[in-house]
Amino acid sequence: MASEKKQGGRPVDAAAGQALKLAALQLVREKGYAKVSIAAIASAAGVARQTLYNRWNTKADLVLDAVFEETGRFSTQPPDDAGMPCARQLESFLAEVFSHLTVDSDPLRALIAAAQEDPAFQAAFRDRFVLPRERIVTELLRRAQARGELSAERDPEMLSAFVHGAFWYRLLNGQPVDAALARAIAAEVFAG
Amino acid sequence: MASEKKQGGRPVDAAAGQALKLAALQLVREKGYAKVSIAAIASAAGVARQTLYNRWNTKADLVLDAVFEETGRFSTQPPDDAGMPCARQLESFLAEVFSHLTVDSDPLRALIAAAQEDPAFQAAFRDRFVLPRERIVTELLRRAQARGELSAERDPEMLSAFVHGAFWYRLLNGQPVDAALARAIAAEVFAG
Amino acid sequence: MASEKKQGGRPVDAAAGQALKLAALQLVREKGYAKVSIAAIASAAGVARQTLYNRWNTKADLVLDAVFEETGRFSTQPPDDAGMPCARQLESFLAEVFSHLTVDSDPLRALIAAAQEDPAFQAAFRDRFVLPRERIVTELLRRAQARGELSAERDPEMLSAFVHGAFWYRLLNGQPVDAALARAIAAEVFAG
Amino acid sequence: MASEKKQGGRPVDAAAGQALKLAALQLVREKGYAKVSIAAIASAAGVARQTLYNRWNTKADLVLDAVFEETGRFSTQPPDDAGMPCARQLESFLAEVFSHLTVDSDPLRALIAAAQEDPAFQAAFRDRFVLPRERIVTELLRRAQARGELSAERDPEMLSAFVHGAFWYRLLNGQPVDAALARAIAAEVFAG
DNA sequence: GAATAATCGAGACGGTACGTCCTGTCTTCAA
DNA sequence: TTGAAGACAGGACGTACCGTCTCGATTATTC
Repeated sequence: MASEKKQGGRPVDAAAGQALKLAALQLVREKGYAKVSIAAIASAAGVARQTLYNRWNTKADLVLDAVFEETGRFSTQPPDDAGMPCARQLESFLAEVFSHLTVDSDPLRALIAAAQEDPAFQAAFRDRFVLPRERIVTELLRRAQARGELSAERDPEMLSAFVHGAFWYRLLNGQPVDAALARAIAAEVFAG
Repeated sequence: MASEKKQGGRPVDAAAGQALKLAALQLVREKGYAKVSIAAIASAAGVARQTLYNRWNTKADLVLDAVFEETGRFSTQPPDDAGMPCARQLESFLAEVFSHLTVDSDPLRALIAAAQEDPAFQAAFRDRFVLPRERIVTELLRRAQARGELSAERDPEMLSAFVHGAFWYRLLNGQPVDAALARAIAAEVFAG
Repeated sequence: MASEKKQGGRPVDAAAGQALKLAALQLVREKGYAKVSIAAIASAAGVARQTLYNRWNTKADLVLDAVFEETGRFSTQPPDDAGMPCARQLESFLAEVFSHLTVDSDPLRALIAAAQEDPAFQAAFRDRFVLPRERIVTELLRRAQARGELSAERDPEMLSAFVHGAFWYRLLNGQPVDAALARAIAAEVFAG
Repeated sequence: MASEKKQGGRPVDAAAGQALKLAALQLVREKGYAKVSIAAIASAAGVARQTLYNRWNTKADLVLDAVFEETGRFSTQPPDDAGMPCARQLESFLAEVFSHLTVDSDPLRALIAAAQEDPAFQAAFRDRFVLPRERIVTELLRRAQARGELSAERDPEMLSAFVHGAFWYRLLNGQPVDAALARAIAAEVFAG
């Protein structure tokens, strides 16, 4: 129930797509999202500009893919449930997420910005980045409630919005997003 | 020893600046920030493009001014300290801030986005919009602690980041930012 | 020493070539030579683009073939020598040539234009279209000299250039090329 | 009833237009009309691409102007009426026109070709190049009739079409257009 | 009957050019 | 000196073709 289509035509060159993602990521890290043109990415990838348009509609779509190529595997698995207290689990989850931002904070900020002027991209970004992380925290907080580490009266969804909101708020305001912040957030959530 | 310069030449036309702010605000509300060009704003204001550049460096600067022309007077005064419980004060403050967004949520989102690719504008935006509101909430929470309505162990600054973060998070993710959210935020903050 | 090669492989599909010529002619008549792309012709013919390239190198080559598919049989046989005076023979020959242009004047003008930027095509066009018609007129004028209907001092080749030149000149300048022109040309040639 | 407009704005930079015409002419002579892109002309002129579009709509319009910049002054004045016989006058007029083609035959052929796919350009080309030369020859032939050097029964307009037609016909067929042709045409016209 | 070989439909690919749009600077005239 | 008007350099954008290429499927001839 899967493969969909395969009728004819020259097969898509996976290497070209890969090269584009790599070039995009590297250029964006190097010069900043806004200063990299579509043409520059294609050129750096040694690929025709149209080939880029064949796969992605916008620079944002490409960069979203490119960033996930690297970071997609991480941070989307709920942290280990083992004996560690939930507050500690939350802190280490946040610390790991934040650690990726040492190199990709500009792309991430740019993606959030790009989402503000393109609802389709906003939806894609939400599905692939926002919601998974939101759910992890929500689940973690529910487990904490089940284990009695968090008051049953708290609202896990609102708290999750607090957690990610604080993260976004610092990020988008140019303030540090680091291990210290992870600790402070976790502490405050469980301080209630 | 104040007015600096006044030697001659045609006086600056205050009406031109006003027309620009008005045109900017209207166009941005109508078509969305990204789809309005500087030239379009100047043209709609019946003003030369250079006249705009004489007053603002970027579209973001202009729109920031234009938005504040309308909303600047509101929401920056700490809510009334009167007998009302602090949770209620927080809720009503947030509700008022959110109520302006029925018409200006797109400009606000666009300004946050614009701040991501222009540090100078980010600083201006932070000074004029972000920090004042952040301080109001921080102060309010401190008062709540003083009045015993909030545990002294909580961190008002982190909580303020939670509050505004939740606001930004919902706003930038295309989710409703309304009175219900104001109530939920206030409730959760004081639930601890 | 003739048939060249015949070892194997799928035979060329004659129907495909035919479909291409038909589609080319129809599209060119409909939308004008310049507004028809190679891809559009192949697509209209229900044929792969490469199949077109297998047979013709350029759009001009294809259209040349396509136009001749229809009109090639006509106008290349010297007019009947019978009792008719040569002036009359010339007029009726030209009238017949011109009559085809009611539907194909745009393709013909486009082919002349195409020949200006492709020497190889210019040669092909010259061999298949220009020279045959030039020879017919030259021969006709020689016969007229032999029959005393045209002064022996005239130069048949120059006169033939006058005749076809006047035709091209009107055609390429957007002026009518019709029976009236045929009559006027023939009259002037024999007026000397 | 004259100056039209002059209200404000930066004046058009005449040097830019001049540089564009020069670059266009040189590049076209060097590489051929079809192989020169609009961008290449602008770049060679050291001018922004948009500046070119501000003045001309198409490459053909620009090249038409550029060619006339050089040749417009010549060949549009009727040849001297002095004692010279009209046949001689015609020959020398044609010889002069043809002499310009040693360097500009490709541009001229390209302009004729371009006229085939753009009625507006065809009209401009006709007004500025075709008709003036056609009239010169027509007038010259009328004078010849008045002076009894050409039979009053000949049709000067048809003969003029013969003359220019022969010229175009040779030119567009890649055959030499030189002094010998000028002589042959003049001789044949007056041979009648 | 299997191997070989050319063609076909389909469509991706590297390239080139196009015309449009926008930005920030400049140059003029008029107030 | 400011403002209105608008030209200019520069550069990105998305689109349209072109001619080539790479597939799998098809259809002949040759072994």
